[in-house]
Amino acid sequence: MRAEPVAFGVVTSSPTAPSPSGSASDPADARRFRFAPSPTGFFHVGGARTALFNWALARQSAGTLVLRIEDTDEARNRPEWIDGIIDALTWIGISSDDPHFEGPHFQSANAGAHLGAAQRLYESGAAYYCDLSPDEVQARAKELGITGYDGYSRDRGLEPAPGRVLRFRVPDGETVVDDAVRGEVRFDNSTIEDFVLLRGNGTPVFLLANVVDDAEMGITDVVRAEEHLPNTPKQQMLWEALGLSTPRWGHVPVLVNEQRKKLSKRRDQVALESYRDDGILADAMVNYLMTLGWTPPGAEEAGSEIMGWPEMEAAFRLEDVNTSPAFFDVKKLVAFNKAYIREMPADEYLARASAELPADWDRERFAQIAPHLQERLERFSDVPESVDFLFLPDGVDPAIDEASWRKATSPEWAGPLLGQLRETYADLADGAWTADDLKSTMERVMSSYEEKPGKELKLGKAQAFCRVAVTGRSVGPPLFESLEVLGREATLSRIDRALTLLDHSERQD
RNA sequence: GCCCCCAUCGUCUAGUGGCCUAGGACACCACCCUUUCAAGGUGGCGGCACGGGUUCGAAUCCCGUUGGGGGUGCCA
Repeated sequence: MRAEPVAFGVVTSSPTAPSPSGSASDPADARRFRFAPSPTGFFHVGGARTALFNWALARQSAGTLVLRIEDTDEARNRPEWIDGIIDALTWIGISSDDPHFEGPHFQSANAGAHLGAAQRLYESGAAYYCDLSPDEVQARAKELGITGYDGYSRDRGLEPAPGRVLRFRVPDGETVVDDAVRGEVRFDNSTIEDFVLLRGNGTPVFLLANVVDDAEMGITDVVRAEEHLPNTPKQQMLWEALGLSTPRWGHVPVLVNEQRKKLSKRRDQVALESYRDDGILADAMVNYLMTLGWTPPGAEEAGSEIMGWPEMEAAFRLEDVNTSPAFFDVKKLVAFNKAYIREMPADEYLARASAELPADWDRERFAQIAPHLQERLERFSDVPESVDFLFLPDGVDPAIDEASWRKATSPEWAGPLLGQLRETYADLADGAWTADDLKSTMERVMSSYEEKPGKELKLGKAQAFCRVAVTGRSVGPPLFESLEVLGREATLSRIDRALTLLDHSERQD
């Protein structure tokens, strides 16, 4: 049946369904999955989820995930894109070095087999040639009041010739697709036109190439996105016409945007690489992607969906995948990412965070403040802006956020308190410029103020103006730790600037 | 148009006829804690699209309607 025996991978089984008996370690149970992206300039997050599902299933059965590049459309694909696909897969933990991984294989390299299969189909009468051009097909359809191709050349006995397409003779009856995710899906064959197998220039189309490759590679399970479901009866008929038993199908729901439309390159952030560049952790992305359409068992009892890959890999079942489209929610992704950042070992976190810094920023200085950033960080790309006030050139003051300034300076005591704090800080011994001392000094100073008559002033309010004066903002890392890192000189000069500014604005009022 | 799929809080989901007064997570709100923010704690808001069946009993099964999505290429 196959042009060449299967000679790659750890599996020696035929493309027919494996025996249902045997233990998990029995090679007969090892199943072969495939991931077949079309080469584009980026790696789609939806594709990443599909790949992950396949990966979990392949490893569960001690089987294989085959990467196949669908590059038959020569007009649009570039060799360098392949590296991007491999990199992206590696990033989400699907490493090409893993024994369960195989590939990449190139569909274009198998053109001979595609043609051979087409020839067999033609010889057996399962396919026939047709000389109608696309325009002619359309004109006929219009004339007949139907859509698509009407089978015009079915019995004309045309020989192969340039410009003629090979079409599949769709048999009467019904095609039932047995899908692991959604059960039986029935298609009336009369609604399926005699589709093209070979183009007028003799090249095979995706439908044929896909089936031939899957068969040759011994693929036992085809798990892909729902958009392929309408193709499936056609492919199933092809498997059958070729005398092969069909693989186990599984169509997982598509990922959609807030408009409930399939994620599109134009409108949505769909490139996996872009999330990586934004400082989303691979583990967080993997975890989040897996929860789209599937809930790890035990998540409810644990009160958390945060779960490591090994656990998810072991628990994943296609039968449990939801059937409706899932919205790719960046907010939830970021929440997962935050949780993962928080859990990182300190040294690993520091290395990753430091990588985000501009080249001329002092790494040692950053290391002092970094621990205070860890549990606040949403994504690593936010690192520089969170601590930029510590890395300004000498004499340059941070830009002051208007709203923060207004709020911090509104109490009458704000100016006087900061003025007194400035003098006290100036007198602090060199060895006392530490977060603890800076804090207790503040507490001493503020004790002679009241928030309102009769109402005690709390540290949270008292520190507000100082924070804005020194960092320019009302939010950020803990204040006294920041001051310690900043140093006395810069702290005092920034406070002086703020006091001057306040003086000016008050005189204008 | 035709074919196919889908329908539980804003979002992701649990739920496979009685355990459902529908559970969890993210988001949001409030309070507590607190050195701002974050984290943590407590609480709150919020959903079975609609209409018919079947059944003693329906979020769960069936039919229909409505709504959404996918496909309908000599793209993949």
